[in-house]
Amino acid sequence: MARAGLTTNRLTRAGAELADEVGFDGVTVSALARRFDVKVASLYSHVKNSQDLRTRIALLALEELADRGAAALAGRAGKDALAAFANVYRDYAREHPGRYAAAQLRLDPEAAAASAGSRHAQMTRAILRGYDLTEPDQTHAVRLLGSVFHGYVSLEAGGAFSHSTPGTQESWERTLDALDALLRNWPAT
Amino acid sequence: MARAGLTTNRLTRAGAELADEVGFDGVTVSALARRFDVKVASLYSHVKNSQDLRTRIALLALEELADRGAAALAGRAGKDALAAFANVYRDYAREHPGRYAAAQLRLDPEAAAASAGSRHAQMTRAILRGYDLTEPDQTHAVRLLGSVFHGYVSLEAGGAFSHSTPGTQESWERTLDALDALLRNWPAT
DNA sequence: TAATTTGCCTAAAGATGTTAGGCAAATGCA
DNA sequence: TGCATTTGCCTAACATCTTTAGGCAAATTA
Repeated sequence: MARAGLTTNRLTRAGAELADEVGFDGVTVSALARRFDVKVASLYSHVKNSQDLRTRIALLALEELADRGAAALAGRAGKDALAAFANVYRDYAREHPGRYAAAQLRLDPEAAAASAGSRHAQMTRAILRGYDLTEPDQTHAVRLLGSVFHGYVSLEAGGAFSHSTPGTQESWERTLDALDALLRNWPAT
Repeated sequence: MARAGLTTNRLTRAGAELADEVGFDGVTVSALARRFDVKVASLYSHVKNSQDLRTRIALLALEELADRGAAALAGRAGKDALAAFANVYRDYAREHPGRYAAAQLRLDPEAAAASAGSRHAQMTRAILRGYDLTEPDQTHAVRLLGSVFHGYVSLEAGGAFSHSTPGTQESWERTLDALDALLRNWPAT
């Protein structure tokens, strides 16, 4: 009987594609086996269990997102950097809703520490070099930016903004303007 | 055989409690039946299916959140109103993580329109009456506030801020200060 | 080519979701 | 009060998904 050529990596990548097509909740060992035209039990040689598979997809998404963020930041500073980074975030979520949902998976502390999650925080800090913030305000600002990016993108994905005017693109741009203004005029304690 | 006294409402409320205990993903028709010491099929007289149950929990959470928000806003204006509303949001998410997760459930358009979701938008608009914003900036600001609240609360719940200093309470307070400053100095287009 | 490893398979069992149809308790009406 | 109807929970059955154990054949190594 011919072999299907399963691999942990191939399963993870296919799982990510599946997530984008049917949603992260639809990523199931069974569905993935179907996609490879293979019996379900066969996947268990390459992936510990369903949770393991989902965690791998989450880590993949975090890596991809961090890579794109790093590319966007290269050679940019100030508001230019802020906007480029933010757009990467939003575009990724729109292009890859399932992966983006996966990236929100709560990881156990060890996995979280080893993940690309900390690269994000580092990059956000790098953006703030273009503004005049010192600790602890810098950390507060990192958290605020993360909150806005994630919050906006996930509300938008959930359709929260879709039934009112003006369009979400306009609000997004004005939100970035507002963040830039805020970072330039960060209130004293 | 004695009857258990099942009701759509009782199931919904018990489902909300269950969500807070084991997470919204753990809310299952089976688990709920166990909690009432009743056979699974019995629930299907009161709830269409699993999705219906989850939707009802989501609507309950949205109502509760809106009620608390309205209570917090009564008699307040300006930054006071902003902070009170925001704190309600965050406190609710911390006290009721499962319900909060439920409130994030994507509803079909009809359900969404009938939900308390729009009350939130209205209340956020009310907060902005304490600041000097006109349309379309008011809508942009509503969306920004929603993004920050939801983003901060869900990142915090996911543990994103938990392994670094300063504490999340401090960042939260400074975030509210920053939002207040931003709304008072909203950048011109 | 023979020995070993590896990859996918069959089989089986447990959990959840869902539907159909039945019996008994609660309710309404003469 | 007695009977008819409705309602509430049940049993039975089936589909889907997860996971483990053990087997056979293909690929790899010697």
